[in-house]
Amino acid sequence: MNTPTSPSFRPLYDQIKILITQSLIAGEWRPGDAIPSEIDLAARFKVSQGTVRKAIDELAAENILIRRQGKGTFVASHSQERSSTRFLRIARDDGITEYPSSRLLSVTRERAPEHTAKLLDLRTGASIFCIKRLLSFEGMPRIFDEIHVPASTFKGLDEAMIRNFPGSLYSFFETHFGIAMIRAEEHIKAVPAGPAEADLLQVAPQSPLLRVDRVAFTYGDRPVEWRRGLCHTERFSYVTEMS
Amino acid sequence: MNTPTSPSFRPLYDQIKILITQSLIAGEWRPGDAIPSEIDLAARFKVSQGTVRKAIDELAAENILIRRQGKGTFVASHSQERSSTRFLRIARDDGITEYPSSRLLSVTRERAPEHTAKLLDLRTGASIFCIKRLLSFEGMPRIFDEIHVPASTFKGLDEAMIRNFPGSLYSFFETHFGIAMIRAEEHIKAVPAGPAEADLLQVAPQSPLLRVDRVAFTYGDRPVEWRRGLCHTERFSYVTEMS
DNA sequence: TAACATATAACTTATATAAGATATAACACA
DNA sequence: TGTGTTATATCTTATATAAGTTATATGTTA
Repeated sequence: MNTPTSPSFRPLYDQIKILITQSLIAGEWRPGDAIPSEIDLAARFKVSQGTVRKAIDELAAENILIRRQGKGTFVASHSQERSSTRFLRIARDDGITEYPSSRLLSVTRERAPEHTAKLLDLRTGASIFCIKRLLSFEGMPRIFDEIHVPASTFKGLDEAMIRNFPGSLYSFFETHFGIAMIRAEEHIKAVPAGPAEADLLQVAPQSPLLRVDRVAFTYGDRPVEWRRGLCHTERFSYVTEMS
Repeated sequence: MNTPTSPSFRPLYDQIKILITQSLIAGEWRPGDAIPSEIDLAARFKVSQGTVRKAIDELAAENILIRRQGKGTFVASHSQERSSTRFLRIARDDGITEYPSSRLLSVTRERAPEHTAKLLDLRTGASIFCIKRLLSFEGMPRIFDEIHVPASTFKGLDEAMIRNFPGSLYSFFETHFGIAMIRAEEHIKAVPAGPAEADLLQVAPQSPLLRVDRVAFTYGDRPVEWRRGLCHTERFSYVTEMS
């Protein structure tokens, strides 16, 4: 049991958080959906409304749920206007917000090398998809992305699907595979442009580029994407905030 | 008044947040201090304990206050072990946590150029201090910092004070001037090393460096520091997380 | 009657208070 | 050294009111 003095003690609201997360993992509520009202959830989990509220408050603070007074509580989605740029940290220096255009270069099926497999929690040699693309601002190529995802999680993914999809890649993952990205870790370095990148980003070889390595996670902190972005930061910056 | 229907309505807990922040600005409680208990604050502000708690919860979420069950609620401080590295995002790639050693290069008094003045909310030409230093990991120089602060806020600052201080720079600002950094915004680019930086960081000229521009804020979102860091990211990365 | 505006009701989350039980930490004292 | 006391934050429940949203009913008007 979970008595207050037991070593594995978790407060009730934390257990409710886990139960809600499990429903998200199971796909009971999908991104964009409204979840049941606080009162309904309180009845379902047999706790008070205040305890459900605290659980939802924390999930909302983590940007997993979104509360809307009068309307309900919704599963956060990259398809929504407001959060479609949530994970894009490259911005124009002049402050103007511009959504980049994407040019898909290739989609291939590969075997995960050790490094990639480790990051994605797969066996070495597991099947993965590799997506290459070029993001441009004002028609100027600025970011070259190589994106790796487990084939087992994204069964049936192919180039045409991506090409025909109107929104962002994370929006695509949500609508076609029900996989929502909720968190990401990035490691950034300054590196010299290699010949291929220099060509794609239209810079001189050896020019300084920002190399942004990302691992992205879905519900339950499961890693489902590993990407490397090479950014030409002339008139653009990687913007971040800390507290 | 603050009736619920007035256009300037703010919830009670938000007003309490402001009152607490004002006490922090006034220096009534300094970094590291315990603030009064929830019950005392409730009596002082004539609201319920729950309302005080909600205000403190939010300030704790912003890392301005730190709650410790059984002990009390404390003003966050960069002098504490746990948060001394809170704003240092450069980490070793091998995962080992190492606190860099600092070599102070110079402390000068200057007049703020337009760009700096704007960021620090000063008049152009206002007096500022400029601190230059070199941070090393394992004896290898990795970060060259140029740090600018308003002279009016840091009256009497000089090189010897910094040199004799044992802790981090932000800890120094707190203990000598009562200024606590609570938030920072950073803009990052990849740039080629100039001759001076190349020499200091022991890299070839034109080598790619990470350029990290930061504006740091104290209570009430007042900007009090503008710095530019140039980082040699061989075997080191700038690490960040998003959600 | 049909179209439109308004009022009402029913639902949601948000705010605020109160009260009691529990966990943690510090201290006094035997 | 240990044991109880006290003070703190934490957790849980309960209740009430406010405020935002939507659908429905009720008019009013053309």
